[in-house]
Amino acid sequence: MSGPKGWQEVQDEVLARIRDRRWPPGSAIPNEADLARDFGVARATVNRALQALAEAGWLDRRRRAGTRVALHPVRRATLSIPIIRAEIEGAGHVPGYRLLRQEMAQPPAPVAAALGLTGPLLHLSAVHTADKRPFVIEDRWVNPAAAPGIREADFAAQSANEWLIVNAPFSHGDIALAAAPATVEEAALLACAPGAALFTVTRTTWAGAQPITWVRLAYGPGYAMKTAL
Amino acid sequence: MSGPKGWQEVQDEVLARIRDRRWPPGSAIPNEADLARDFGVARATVNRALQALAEAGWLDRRRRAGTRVALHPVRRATLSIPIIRAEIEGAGHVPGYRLLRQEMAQPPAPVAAALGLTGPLLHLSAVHTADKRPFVIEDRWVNPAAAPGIREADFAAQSANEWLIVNAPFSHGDIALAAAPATVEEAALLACAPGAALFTVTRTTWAGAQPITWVRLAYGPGYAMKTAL
DNA sequence: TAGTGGTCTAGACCACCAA
DNA sequence: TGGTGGTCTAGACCACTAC
Repeated sequence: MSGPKGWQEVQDEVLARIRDRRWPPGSAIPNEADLARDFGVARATVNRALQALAEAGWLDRRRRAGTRVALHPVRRATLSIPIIRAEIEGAGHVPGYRLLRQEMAQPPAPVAAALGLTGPLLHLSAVHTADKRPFVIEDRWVNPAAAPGIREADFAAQSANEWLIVNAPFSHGDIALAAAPATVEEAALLACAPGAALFTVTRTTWAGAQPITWVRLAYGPGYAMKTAL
Repeated sequence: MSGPKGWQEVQDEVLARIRDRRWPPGSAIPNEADLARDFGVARATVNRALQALAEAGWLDRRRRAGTRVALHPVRRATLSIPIIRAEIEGAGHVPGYRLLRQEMAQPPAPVAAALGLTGPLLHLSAVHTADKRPFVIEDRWVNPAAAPGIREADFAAQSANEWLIVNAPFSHGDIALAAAPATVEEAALLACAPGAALFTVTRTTWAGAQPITWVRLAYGPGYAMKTAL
């Protein structure tokens, strides 16, 4: 009767009991002290395992109320948000980059609203290529006040994507994934038909309370963002 | 000089030092024992904080080599994969559901390949509605061997989505997010124009080595999957 | 081989909150 | 108010790996 030894093994054992319904959804499981005794490990080890399972959505834990198996195991998928160049290289292609626009301009209303700013912003557009073929369009508005030195930066060589990661790290942001028809301009840049279904990623990022940038990435037809569950 | 007290405070302090470049990207930070002394906490507390930061992508940790600030803070976004009905309710709408198809059939080659199965599978199609308006099309193939009882299940009332969550939990899977033009059939079901850009989610799930189901969700125009960074 | 992070232990105290 | 999870501590041993 050798029980689990480390917290990973405790986690595996608990997960097994959830999966095979010995601990069905909604039921309470023994408290940490009892589990520790049953498994022959310290309570801290059980705690570590159960916290990890709670973070992964398998368990609901509340002081005094105890630990219960989650009713609807809410599965989460984690998307990594890589640098575009790294994403292209990771797929085994040769990354390229072409700057289309770099100028101060008045942002359209939705962008201004998302950032909560009214004045003119730095507008950047670029196409990233994979093996010389268009891969994704980057349309970006940057708050110059949040990115000192950006007006002197040369975006013909380095993409704004990379410049900002190094020079203006963000603390938080939001992201929206959607599908949109290609505009005439986008179709020309991506070598596809106008109206073609494009996968889009729209991000807004802040450093504390200060908005940094709004960016919309429009990927060429056939692109899919993949991850594990 | 009261330093951080708990592991969350230690984490905040370390994050602050990374953000303001006292510990720039790529640099090594002091080892756990030293930090514990500086902060006036136990080494386990520092360990807890640094592990959390490493999991979030801020730090790279290796035995013997020490802890370094990540060169490119790979940001991750976690998408929750809710039950469709819960997603609609969460948005403040009244969920509805209409079954279109429920029959054994031979899956198309891509589906058979994704699941690694050759025989006939249970094919289910349905439309989920929000406030009576079409919201998403669910096109699903289920391996009956992995879902005992599914042939007797009544999917006119309960969606396959929910039946499977309760009756055939999966251990792992993969997911792909993409954009696709609406087929004529999809356009009719979603009340949009053929060729309209649809946001699609394609999932394949397994229980151990046994494939359970392949499902493709095609969301109506205007849908966006949102999350925080 | 020595230094680092990874983990476990036994004990303790505290915050929370259902009963 | 008592039981639960959340956390901290001091110490210890181990696994890994750069040197």
